[in-house]
Amino acid sequence: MSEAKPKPRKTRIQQRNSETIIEAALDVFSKHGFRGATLDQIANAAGLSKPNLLYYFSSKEAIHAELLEGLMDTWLDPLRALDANGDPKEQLLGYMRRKLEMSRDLPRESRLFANEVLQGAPRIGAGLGGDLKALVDEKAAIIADWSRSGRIAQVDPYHLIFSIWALTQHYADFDAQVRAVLGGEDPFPGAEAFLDTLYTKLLIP
Amino acid sequence: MSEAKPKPRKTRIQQRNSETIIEAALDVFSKHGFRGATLDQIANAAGLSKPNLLYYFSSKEAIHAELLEGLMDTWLDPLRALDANGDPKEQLLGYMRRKLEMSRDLPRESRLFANEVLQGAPRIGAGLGGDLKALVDEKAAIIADWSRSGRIAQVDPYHLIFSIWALTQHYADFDAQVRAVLGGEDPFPGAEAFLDTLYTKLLIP
DNA sequence: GTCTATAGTCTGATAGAC
DNA sequence: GTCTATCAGACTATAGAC
Repeated sequence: MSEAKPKPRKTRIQQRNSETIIEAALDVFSKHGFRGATLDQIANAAGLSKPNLLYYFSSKEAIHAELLEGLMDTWLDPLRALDANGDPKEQLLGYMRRKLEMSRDLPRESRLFANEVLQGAPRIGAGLGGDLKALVDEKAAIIADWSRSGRIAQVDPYHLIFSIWALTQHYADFDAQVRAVLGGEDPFPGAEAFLDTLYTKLLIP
Repeated sequence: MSEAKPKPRKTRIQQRNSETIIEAALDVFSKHGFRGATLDQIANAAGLSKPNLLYYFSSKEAIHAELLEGLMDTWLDPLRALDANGDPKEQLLGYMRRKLEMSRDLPRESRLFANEVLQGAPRIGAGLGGDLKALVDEKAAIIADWSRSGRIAQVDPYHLIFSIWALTQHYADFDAQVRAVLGGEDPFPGAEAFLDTLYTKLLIP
């Protein structure tokens, strides 16, 4: 409505095209990695010309950076939701299940981060040592408390969190391998049952 | 010695240079992925000129292919060693420990495969559906037998194997993230203790 | 066998018409 | 805002001297 906003950053059409580009970039970057992806592929996927892409984003780097930044929050939400006041086993199993759902529903996002971290996190290295470490430290302290008070078994909280990341994201990141071995069968029902058992047994004091 | 071999494929110097190139290529491909790696980087790392590289291998693809093929065996050796006649829990924990050692001692190899699988295994897709699936099927049958006879708990053998892959390779493939969170502390002692506990509890009937 | 020079291609980014 | 045309640099691969 208002015409006098101090920073009218984006018109409706700009907003719409930016989103289309980000969506297309997610497709391409997650499939080929940063270096493997080309602006041509992204432009095609977005239904725009290459120069038009660069009218909305100043460079290939800029698209990738905005994509990663925008997803970081979504990606860490399940861990943020871990509640110190909830039931320990329920909280941890719930966290694992939400992460597994994300692997099933957002595999491109998982592979985008995997590509980035696998190559040494050249573009989000700072974010890992900063926000991510702070969040993990906070939640690890909660888990350590649960262990100390005997509400769950003695476990190293950091490796427990790593294990949840590794086990759930594996089904998105190594999808090609998992499906090759299972011969096309849907891995997720079996995965959830397995992980439920695994963590239930681990956490019993 | 003999001059009359039917296929004297490689002289000593050819052998030596080929190995130097493969070693350099492992370094570069594992760090940047196939597309991200350049022949210049590999040539530099090998201490050879770019055309000289292509005297030994017909193309960038050829270097990558030989590298992957040569490593596939090493990579699957620990699973091959799983012995149907051994003690079930000992066999499975031993397999996990060997895989964790490989993550620690051969992280470049782990990341090379991770890069390949993450992008849909475009160059070894056949190997996954063939040899790998056959090997996993064979070992999964052994594990299923152990479960049936009550020597270990009821577990889905495929997801058990996936979990060992995911948990052990995570420490090599996501090294940047693990170290960022742990603040430089060596992850492996803690990882081994955690994984020992995890699988011990899981496998108790 | 190894090198310098370079051909030929791909790709990120820009110029400029509409 | 969007397009066609195109530049400049990087890259794989080859030619050809030594």
